[in-house]
Amino acid sequence: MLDRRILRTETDRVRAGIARKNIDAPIDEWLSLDEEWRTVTTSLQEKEAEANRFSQQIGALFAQGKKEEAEAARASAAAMKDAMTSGTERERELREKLDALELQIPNVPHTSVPDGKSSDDNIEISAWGEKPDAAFTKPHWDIAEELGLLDFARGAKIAGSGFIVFKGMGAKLQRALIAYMLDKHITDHGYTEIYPPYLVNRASLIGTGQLPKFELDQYLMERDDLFLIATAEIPVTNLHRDEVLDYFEVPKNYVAFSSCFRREAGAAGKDTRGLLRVHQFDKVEMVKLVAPETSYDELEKLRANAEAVLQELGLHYRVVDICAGDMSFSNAKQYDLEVWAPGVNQYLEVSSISNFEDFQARRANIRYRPEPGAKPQFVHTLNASGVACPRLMAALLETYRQEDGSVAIPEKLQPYMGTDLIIPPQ
RNA sequence: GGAGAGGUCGCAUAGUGGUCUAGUGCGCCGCACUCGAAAUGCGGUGAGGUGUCACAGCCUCCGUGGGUUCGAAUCCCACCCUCUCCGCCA
Repeated sequence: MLDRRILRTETDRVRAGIARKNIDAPIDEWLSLDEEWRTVTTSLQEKEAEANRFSQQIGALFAQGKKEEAEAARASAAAMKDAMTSGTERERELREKLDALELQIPNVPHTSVPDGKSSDDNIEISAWGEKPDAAFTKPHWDIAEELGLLDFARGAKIAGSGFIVFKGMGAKLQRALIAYMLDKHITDHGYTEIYPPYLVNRASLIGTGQLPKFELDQYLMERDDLFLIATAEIPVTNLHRDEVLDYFEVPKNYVAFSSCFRREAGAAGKDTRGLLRVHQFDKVEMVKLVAPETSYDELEKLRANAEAVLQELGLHYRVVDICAGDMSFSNAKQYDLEVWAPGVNQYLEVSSISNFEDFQARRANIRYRPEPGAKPQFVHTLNASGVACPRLMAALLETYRQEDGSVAIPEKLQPYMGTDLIIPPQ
């Protein structure tokens, strides 16, 4: 949600920013309704004030035994209330419409965001490592089949296409990745671990921006009106919804493991093989709530923290500066980390690193006091995957497959795996 | 799921239809007293909106949403949350 005052006074800038994102937003409708709302509200408040004055007199007049005057005041107050009914209704109607419209207006991209229409226009700003020798690699689904790590057919049988069974060393590898990444961010990067609920209410989804526009992308538990989380960002950012944090509590740095559930309603038929696009996957997510003036520095820290994981695992990756047209609804700036998967011969997005500025904080009403006694103001929220497991696993299997079909385990994962090698079953 | 209790200004409490424009205590801030401090006294102490160049002013907020009334923290309805007991259960 954008600041109403900014919508009113910096309309051109907002319009231009949203145009860069290539999203339609009901700005004009909002502006005209807002103008009417302010007119109606102002006159209504004046009438309300007058009616209040009458009402206050009534009690005193009765107490003094001035019955006739009291009755007269009662009639005047009643008449005043009567005269307000249409205004009251209109005010409520306008407020509802404005609230609904505001939730449909996307965030404005930061000035540093490059122009562009689609992922083709994203800009690679750096790369780490090099593409490995691919002599012995294969697509990860073949490797996984050979080594007995994944069972796609049975995942489809028990849940449906896009659900995967991890077994044996495959399940252990996933668990190792999660534990390694959590420990990395907790111990080396100083984040506080959170294990959140997987089901959240509507208010939480509005807070982070999934609702109202993207309801169909979410799994809904209709009986209880709860949604399965698409990312830990949702429950973790909402931890402090409707709170005012003290100056010494900011910044908040959280890291959370969770499974993530996505209907992928708009992506049917895309990347259907293997681990590239599934309905349920595991991810370690970092979330920051910070002072506004620090948020772009924090964004770079977040990026460095996410990159550290890929570096320690020795995986080649590139950093992409996402162009305005390819950004999400809620963010103001976004980098992606794309890891190289030699078996499928493509870069896979394993982390999305975003600064939402105060867009989510406004929706979720997350504020802080910059100093003792100061007025509360909205925090800036950021998050980054640190990182997503299935695609990371795919890159790992494809990068480290040996000539004999085994897969070498990077040193940092060995303590978690209890071995340095996954070998084919006999 | 059933029964009961409860949700009031940072905390604790009072308030059961009309100076409640929410009282009191604690905490916090300022001032006075003091060499300084404590104690004491006095004053202040939330959020959102509208409005204004800026003030002022005005409106709203006592879990949430409706309703009754000229007037609601207070009465009515629905819902949410917390606690206790019972039931069920990993």
